Amino acid sequence: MHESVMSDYFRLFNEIGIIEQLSRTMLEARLPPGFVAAQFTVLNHLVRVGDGRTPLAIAQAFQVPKNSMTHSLSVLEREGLIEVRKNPQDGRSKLVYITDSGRTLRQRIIDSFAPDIARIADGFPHEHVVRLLPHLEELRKFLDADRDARN
Amino acid sequence: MHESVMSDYFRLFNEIGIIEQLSRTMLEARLPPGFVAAQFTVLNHLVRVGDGRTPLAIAQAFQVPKNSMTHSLSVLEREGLIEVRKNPQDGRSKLVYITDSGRTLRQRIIDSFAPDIARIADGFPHEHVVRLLPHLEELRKFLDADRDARN
DNA sequence: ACTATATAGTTCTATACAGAACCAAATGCA
DNA sequence: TGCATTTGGTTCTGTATAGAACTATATAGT
Repeated sequence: MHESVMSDYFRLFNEIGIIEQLSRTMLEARLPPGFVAAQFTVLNHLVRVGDGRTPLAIAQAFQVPKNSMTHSLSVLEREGLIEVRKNPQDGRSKLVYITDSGRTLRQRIIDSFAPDIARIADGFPHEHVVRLLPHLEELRKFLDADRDARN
Repeated sequence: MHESVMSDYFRLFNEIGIIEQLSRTMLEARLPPGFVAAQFTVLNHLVRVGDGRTPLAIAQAFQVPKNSMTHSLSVLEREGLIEVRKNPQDGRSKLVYITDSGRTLRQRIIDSFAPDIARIADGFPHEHVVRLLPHLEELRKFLDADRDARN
């Protein structure tokens, strides 16, 4: 493996890390005080892919440790944005539902984020995003699979 | 702005967030216990772009808050991996230098990471990386500039 | 059925992270 | 020169995050 090839992969992950940092900061600037990106993304996930999922499934969707997800969910529950019920199919497990107030807040946040997206779309057009997405998805899926293979 | 366009940007940042999470976890598995990705990336940065930089410059390179950088640097200094000297040009400021032991550790980590990269390169070939990098760089630079414009 | 193992989630703990307020040196400007 | 503002960095504080160990339920193998 050539040094320069290695360093391209490092640069790739480095760029991704910086973009993650920047986009997270931008998002958090629009969130209610004390609210953090991870909590919003969970809320968003529940709307996009549907609720009634287990905490573990959600943790896996974002590839975060399950104890981190326990924490995020407990915050969302404390704020009345989700409901956590026991899973009738499995006594070990729970199911997560978004509440009306969670749904409303999510929509409010998305609306308030629109101007930011509009500005980004000016400098980084939608076609670019469309071209980028499949490749990133491919990379993500591969890393996912590779991780599973390792564990 | 159409709902679907918005949601593509959300998906973009979401994919990036997951990849960041996965690559960070993978990297941290190779780091000495207690060592965290942020600390390695600083070490790596000092070698790649050269040391003798100010903490603020480094914070800006990664777009993290300067107090976060203060923390990372203090850990690296405590471990003897960097040296922080006062800047003779500016009494407010400091300059960060990597030590021999920091350089050595960084190389050790990179070497130990090689098999992971090799595996990734199998599933996600180098050409893909080369094609992706300029677009990500463009996005990162735009977000950078936009952020500065906002502040 | 009985034991071993795997799975879902929580708790405990230590560290990272980031906002806010702060201090000190530097710069701008009257 | 003197005062206001800006800049570089740290401190203080509260929250997020994640490893490790734990509990409880479920599943597999015999």
